Amino acid sequence: MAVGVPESATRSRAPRVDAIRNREAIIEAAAEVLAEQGTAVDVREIARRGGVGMGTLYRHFPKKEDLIRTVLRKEFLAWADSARQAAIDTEDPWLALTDFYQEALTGCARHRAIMENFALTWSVPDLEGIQELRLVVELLCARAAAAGLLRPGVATEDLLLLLVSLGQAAQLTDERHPQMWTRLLCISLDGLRAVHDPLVVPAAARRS
Amino acid sequence: MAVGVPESATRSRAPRVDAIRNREAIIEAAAEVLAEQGTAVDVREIARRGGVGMGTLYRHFPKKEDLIRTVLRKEFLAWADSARQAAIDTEDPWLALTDFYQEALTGCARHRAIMENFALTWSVPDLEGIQELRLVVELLCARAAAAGLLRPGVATEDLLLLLVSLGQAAQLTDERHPQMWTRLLCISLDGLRAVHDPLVVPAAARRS
Amino acid sequence: MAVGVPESATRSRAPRVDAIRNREAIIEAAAEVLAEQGTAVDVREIARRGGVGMGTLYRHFPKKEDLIRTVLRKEFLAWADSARQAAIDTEDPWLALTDFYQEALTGCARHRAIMENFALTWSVPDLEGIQELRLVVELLCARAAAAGLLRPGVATEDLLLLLVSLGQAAQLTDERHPQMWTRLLCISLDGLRAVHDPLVVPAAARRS
Amino acid sequence: MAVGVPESATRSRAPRVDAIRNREAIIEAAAEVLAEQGTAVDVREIARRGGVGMGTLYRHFPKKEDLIRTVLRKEFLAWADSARQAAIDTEDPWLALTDFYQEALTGCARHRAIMENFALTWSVPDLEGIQELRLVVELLCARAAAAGLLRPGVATEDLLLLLVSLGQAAQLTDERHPQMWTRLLCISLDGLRAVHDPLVVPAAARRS
DNA sequence: CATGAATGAGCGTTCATTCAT
DNA sequence: GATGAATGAACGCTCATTCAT
Repeated sequence: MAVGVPESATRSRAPRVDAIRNREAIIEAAAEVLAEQGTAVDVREIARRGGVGMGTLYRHFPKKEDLIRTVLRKEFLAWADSARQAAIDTEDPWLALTDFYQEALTGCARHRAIMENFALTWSVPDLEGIQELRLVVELLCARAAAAGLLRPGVATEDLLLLLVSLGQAAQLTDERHPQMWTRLLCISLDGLRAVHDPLVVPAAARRS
Repeated sequence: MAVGVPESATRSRAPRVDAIRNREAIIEAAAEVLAEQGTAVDVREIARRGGVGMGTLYRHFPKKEDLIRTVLRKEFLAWADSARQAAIDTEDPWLALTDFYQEALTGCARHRAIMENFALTWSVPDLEGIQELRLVVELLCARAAAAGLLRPGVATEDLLLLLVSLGQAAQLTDERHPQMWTRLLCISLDGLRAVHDPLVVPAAARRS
Repeated sequence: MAVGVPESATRSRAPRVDAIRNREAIIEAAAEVLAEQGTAVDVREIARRGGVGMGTLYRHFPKKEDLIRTVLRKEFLAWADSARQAAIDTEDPWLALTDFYQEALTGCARHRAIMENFALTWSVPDLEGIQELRLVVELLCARAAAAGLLRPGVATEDLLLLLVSLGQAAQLTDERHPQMWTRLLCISLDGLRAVHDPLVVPAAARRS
Repeated sequence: MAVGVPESATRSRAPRVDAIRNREAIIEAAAEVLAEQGTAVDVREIARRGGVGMGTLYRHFPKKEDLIRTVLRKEFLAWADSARQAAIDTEDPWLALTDFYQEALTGCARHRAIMENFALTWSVPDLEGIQELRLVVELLCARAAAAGLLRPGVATEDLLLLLVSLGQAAQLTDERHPQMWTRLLCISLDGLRAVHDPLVVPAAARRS
């Protein structure tokens, strides 16, 4: 296209540099605001914090929803990655599980939109990131079960729902009483241990 | 329209009859829609279902928030009352506790605004109703502890937060997989039993 | 509903008075602005000219489209009514036809949105008003044909399309050269007279 | 990329080659989309189809309006040229006139922006192309008049306005009922024939 | 005192135009 | 020069709240 510049193999040109900067500024700003206020934020607020105009934001993300999904996908993926790595690095299956919850909930605590989305879609994850996360939980579940540490009958689904559930607690308490959700986590994890009777169908729940 | 109160005898109070009826119609309508749609509901929808005009609604409740608080206060109170009665009627302290959760979560599952608000205010309950509910939980907690059934170190706060936390799970799963939250409840309750080590401060959480 | 006011048969209460005033102010303002600027107007401009807020406008007309249709329907109906009356009042079938065009085009000349809509929907009229208008043209057509004054082969469709076509001319010339479109009308009407050969299928058009 | 112009010999003009190519790509793309969508088209769409960036487009045409005018000027000129040639090639003055309309309207039918602009500016043609076209119509008018075929009193202005007017009809009907506008053309042309009384001033229009 | 119409700030989104690369 | 990313004023529309009747 260019007249004669021998720009060799650089197909996608240069100016992308600041476009990428902006794109990331937007994502970062969005991540912040979404963490603070959830998905109900005003798009203008994101643009403002990102230091860009509305047009720029909408160039990169044609719909508010696109931006949100992009941000959340990224965060879920990062979360899943670090969780997977941590799981691999931790030999003790039980410690791996508890560490996972500890870290995961610490993350949930500070991110409203993450929780909003996780809550809405955990059972039918439409974001790649959430699926990744699910795989990690599956891994942790399998390892703990194989080691005979996990209460029989407990499935990945249970662990995921527990995550969402405790995530709510983490979000509510982290700011003022950060130890509260840790106590709850402790209780739940103990309930997950193999010392208990196999987890049975709901009808028996009343008997505990 | 009027109920039959002799106009002359009550002079300045006569309209109250209607006012009260309206007030209650509003509250009832609000309870319905708040349960269905949460606090994001359009005020018009409430007025419509209550069969009153916007002006009437705003005369009774100058801010949307006021109405919501009034409704929730009432529902929390009713909840607390029935929970207290059930607690009293159940001799076995542990059964009382598990029944409480079972009932409470069933309620949470169907009431969006209750959960929204419970979540937001459980730690600094500004609603009389929540305080009442807290008292019930305190009672259940004390009875179970006195019977040596409750894990040492578990406090009312923990049980309340667990309620909010599982409430989230109940809300998310009740419609499609109603057994899911029951499983989680089962796990958590087992974690609360005295068979476990005393619940310790957060620092030790990592050890589980 | 009211407590005891014996408002007898007045079902719909009083306050409607100014609501109706507003509704009409909006319609009037919209008619003005639509005539001047066509359907591309900013809704805020209509609200401003009508002396009402956005909310009022949207209370009466939930979509911009609704307002436009209401205004146009009303104007087309008024147009059709006066045209029908004029047609009935004029004995000479040919004079009735020419008068109709004269009046109709005078109207078109000043109303951008009317023409926009007429142009878009004349062949599949979705507005009651346009259908009414069509009936009037049908009547005029039939009468002129019955009197042997109308060129054989000319149908209502032709007369309607001619109206849209000349409407465009009227709109373009009325302000600066108001006699221009009248000349065109004269030419077209003469082309419609029975003195000419029957109107034939398009293939012969080239022969004229 | 460069066509082969010796860089040294042309120094400051070399880039022109590309600039001109771009300019023409833009014009061609614009012609396409303007025909399809009219002047309401998004400038991005033009740049995209032309394979150039926005900056390039705006370097050549500082305002959207400038581009539109340039494109339309070109198309009107081409139209005028072919019309003039056809007029010259056709001996029979009346056939020349009818052929002109037939061709012209076929063109109008498919070109939204041409009509939009023609409509807006026919009376004060600010586009050279429209002036050219006017000359052709003048020629056709004069020849037909000289041959005694054209109704006395009909002027170039009338024929031009008729063109715009029927152009509207052509545009509206061409896609679904392509014979409709041809019928109208037939009627109008017959109205233009010398068999009728001289065309008189508007005041007499009512008499038809 | 009830009514429901009126208000207007604010939201998500688009697009002609400008400007850094 | 060419590129296409950036800008921001508008647009259609919503809804908590106020106010005339």
